Order: sequence, then structure tokens, then C-alpha cells
Amino acid sequence: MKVITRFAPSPTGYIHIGNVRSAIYPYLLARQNNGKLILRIEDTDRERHVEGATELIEDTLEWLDLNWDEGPIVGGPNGPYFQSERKDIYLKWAKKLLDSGRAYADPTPSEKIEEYRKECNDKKIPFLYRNFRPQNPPEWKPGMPIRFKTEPKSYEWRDEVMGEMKSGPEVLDDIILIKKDGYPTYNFAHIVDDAEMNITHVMRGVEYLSSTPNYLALYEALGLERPHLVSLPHILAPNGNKKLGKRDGAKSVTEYRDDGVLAEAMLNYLACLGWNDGTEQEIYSKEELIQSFSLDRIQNSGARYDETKLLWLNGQWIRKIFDEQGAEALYVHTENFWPESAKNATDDYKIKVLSIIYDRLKVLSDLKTMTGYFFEDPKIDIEMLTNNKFLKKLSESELEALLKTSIKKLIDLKVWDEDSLQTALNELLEETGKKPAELFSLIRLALSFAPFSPALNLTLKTLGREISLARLNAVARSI
RNA sequence: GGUCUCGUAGUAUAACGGUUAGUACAUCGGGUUUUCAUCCCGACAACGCGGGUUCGACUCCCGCCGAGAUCACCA
Repeated sequence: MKVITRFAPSPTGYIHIGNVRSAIYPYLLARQNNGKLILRIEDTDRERHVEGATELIEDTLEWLDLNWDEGPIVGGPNGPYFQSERKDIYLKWAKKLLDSGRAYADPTPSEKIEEYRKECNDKKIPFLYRNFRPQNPPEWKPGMPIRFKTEPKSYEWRDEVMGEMKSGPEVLDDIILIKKDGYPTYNFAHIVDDAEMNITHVMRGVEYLSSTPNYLALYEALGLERPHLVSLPHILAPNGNKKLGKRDGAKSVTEYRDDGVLAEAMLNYLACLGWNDGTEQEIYSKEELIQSFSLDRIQNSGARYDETKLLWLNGQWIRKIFDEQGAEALYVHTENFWPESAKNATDDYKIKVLSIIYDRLKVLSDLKTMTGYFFEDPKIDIEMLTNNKFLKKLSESELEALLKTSIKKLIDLKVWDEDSLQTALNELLEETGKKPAELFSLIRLALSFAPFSPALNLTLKTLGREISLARLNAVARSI
């Protein structure tokens, strides 16, 4: 049997860290089995619908490189893929239930329902609408809600993550199928759609576990085969034990893209939050995830979101891409992260800078703060020299003399490359009798006036002879 | 409150009923000719509690405690 999974978000806003896993796992399962992933937009709640949210969802999936086989944009044989365009289909299925006596039109005004509910609360008994079912339901007409007529009984089922489950009749109720506005409820629409689209694995958050018996009753009444049910535990907020949501400041997934997190790292982190393949591997490419993914190794307790680890993973990915695919492969991701001063620099030069700085980056946006001095002369700040922990024991005249000696040495250098520069620096150490901490800090700061920078010979090489000497001279004069 | 789920270091996780309870992030030390980072080495740190079953329990069973989910014409 072909595996068909789906990601079915409602367009109420951006996709955040807490809910994107219900897109990742269906994707991995589909790809692993040569199956299909369907993207379906569940927009039956017109009040919560947010303009542009669908595009946000698509953008997120595209960024993470989770392509879908059917859905908005790409189309497919089982469309439409917006529930709001499928009203006829739901009605058709609801009428089947109406005809077979497994559903009824409910004329009860909502105030009356509230009364029933209150009555139960007062008596401290569970409120079940089926106990208040209208005796002689009218013929259904548009504008009237349709309710399922449930048959209380016990159910057993298997959840691929949670294991064997069972429930008693007390959880079954007459749920609304079609709202009075004509739109279906989630409870009904997803069942119909999953069936029509031949979904084999329904993966969604654990919050639906409690309603599963009602869904099972619906499958039964509609004569449908149950799909595999997969409950995904919540991702928890960094603080407290609540599931991570927008209220806890859950950032949108794509916000991390703007901060310079690589999609590879994001996918890697999210996929491994609450899932592992039993090995000690930490870094997974998308292909490796597809290879090793398995439903039965999804954790069945919630996992806490830990941004620190995401950032660590991002650093790993930055280095991995550079080391395995080269500087240019990493460079294409850096476009939006260079400092303003770099706007006139050539790609070639920026690639050189990237090549010596990349292993210091946690996020690509670090480039903004870490590379300024490669593109414009830094502001000379003599105090930064005199307050430096290695340099403060030297007098200003000593600093000046040291700089001049260094300049002289570098001027005489025939070849301005990595090795020659390192040799010259080593000779300078001997000739001046200074410790690396002193001499190198001085030169480094005079060139960059930055809190940190790459290895000295590489910095010199990248800046070039002219600029390096000009900066050293300028500092020597300023002391 | 009813129903359901979950419970290994700060965090994410590993461990056919038999291991000094493993790994990674974080933290703290140390090393690599300056800084920051990388990389390497090391340290700290966990089976929620109580009963059983068993020669032996993180693992199986029961109870408790704790945390979460759900009880909508929202999804």
C-alpha cells in the first residue's frame, strides 16, 4: 500500500517551532516510502482566517525544502485543497449520515444548550449532548447544524506513537458535523478529506488523542477504513511545562531564516527533537533523516525547545557545508547578512572573508558584527590598546616602537601569502623578544579594533599589503 | 471534576530484566603561538516516590505524587 500523508494546517498565522513537526514527520514518512505528501488548508473557521497565512505556510515549507506532491500551487487529482472549497463534499457525506439515521438536524438554540451544560455542571455530572438529543429532529435545511448521532460503546485502537489505546462509551458524544454557517467542523471535515484523499497516516498533535474515539465512531458510521493514527507529543516552551505556542513567544520558523539559521540546521534540530534513531548521530541531512526516520522511535513525552542546541547545530552545519561543499556553497546563503559597508565589495573578496571567519559563526547574521573591519577602516581607539590585558603593561612608546618594527618587517616581505606572513610574524617574535600575546594582540587590534578576529596571518593576507600597512601606520602615528 | 497521556542529569536522549546507567547541548576546568570561535582532553550531573514480581528491576505489575492534554457550531 502506498503511503500518503498530509500536513493540514489552518491558515491562522505563521508556522512556529511548536507546530512545524507535524509537517516534518509526514514529509519524512512519505519520502521514505516513496509515497505522497498532501498539503491541505483547513480554512473552515472564517473568523480566525488570516489573510496571507497560506502563503506564510507555503513559504515555510519551501524554505525547509519540504515539497508537497498535492496541494495549493502544485494542484493534484484530489483537489480542491482548501476546505472552504469543498463544502459540497462534506454536505454530501453528512447527508449520507442523515439518510441512514446516524445524524440529525439540530434546531436547539445555543442558549438552550448552555442551559443543559449548566444543569450538568451544577449536578457535577459530565455534560454529554447525546443525553439532550431533540426527540423529533426536523428535516434538515441550510442554516441548521447537523449533529452526529453517536452510539456509545467502547473502542480500541492503536496509536503508532502512544501504543495500544482504549476508551469507554462515556467519551462519545453527538458532535457537530456541519455548522449552521454551512461549513464543516474540523472533526468532520478531516475525516471526509482524509478518506477522499486516501490518506494512510494521520499525523497530528496529541491534543487530538482525546477525541479519537469520536473519530473512530465516525469512520465506522461512514463505512471507512481507519488510517494509521499517529499522535505527536508537544514541543514544550523553554520555561514551564506548557506546550510551546505563540503566547510563549514561539517564533515563526522563517524568523530564524532572517536571523541566519540554515534550513538544514533547523530541519535537523526539529526532526531530532523528540525522535532519534537509537544511534549517537547528531547531524542529519534531510536525506539521512528520510533514511532513518521511523514512527516507533518518536518519543511519547513532550520535548522542550532549546534554542542553544539549535544554534550549536547551526554552527555545525555552517562548517559542514563549508568543509564538504566549499566556500561558495556557504556563500550563497550569506547574501543578506553582510554589514552595510560590504555592499560594494566583490563576491570574490567576501568569499575570502567568509573563508577565514566561517568557523566563528553561530548564525550567519554574525557576519554583520564580525566582519566590518574587512570592508572599511576601523575607528582608531588607542584606549583599546592600552587597556588590553596583554598590552597594558607596555608603555605607549613601546607600543609605537613595536608597531614600527612590525611595519618595517612587513614592508620588506616579498610574498604576501599565508606562509610568508606566518614566517615573518614568527621572526618578529624572535627579533622583538615579545610574547605572542603581546605582539600579536597589538597587530591584531591595530588592524581591526575588534574584540576578536581570525588568525593574524590570515587577516593580514585577506586585508592585503596596502591596507594592512596603511592601518598599522595610522595607528603608529596616533599613539 | 470526568476521561486520557506522560515522568532517565539543567536540556535532548540511549540502554533483549544483568553496564562503573552511554551520548550530545549547556556549565566548569585544561590544551592548540594573540583575541573570539573551531578542534582536542577532562570534570560536574539523572532513573519522581513507595510497594510488589524476580536470584536480579530504569526496564514488568500496583498505588501515590508530579506534569500535560481534552471535555466548543476552534482547529
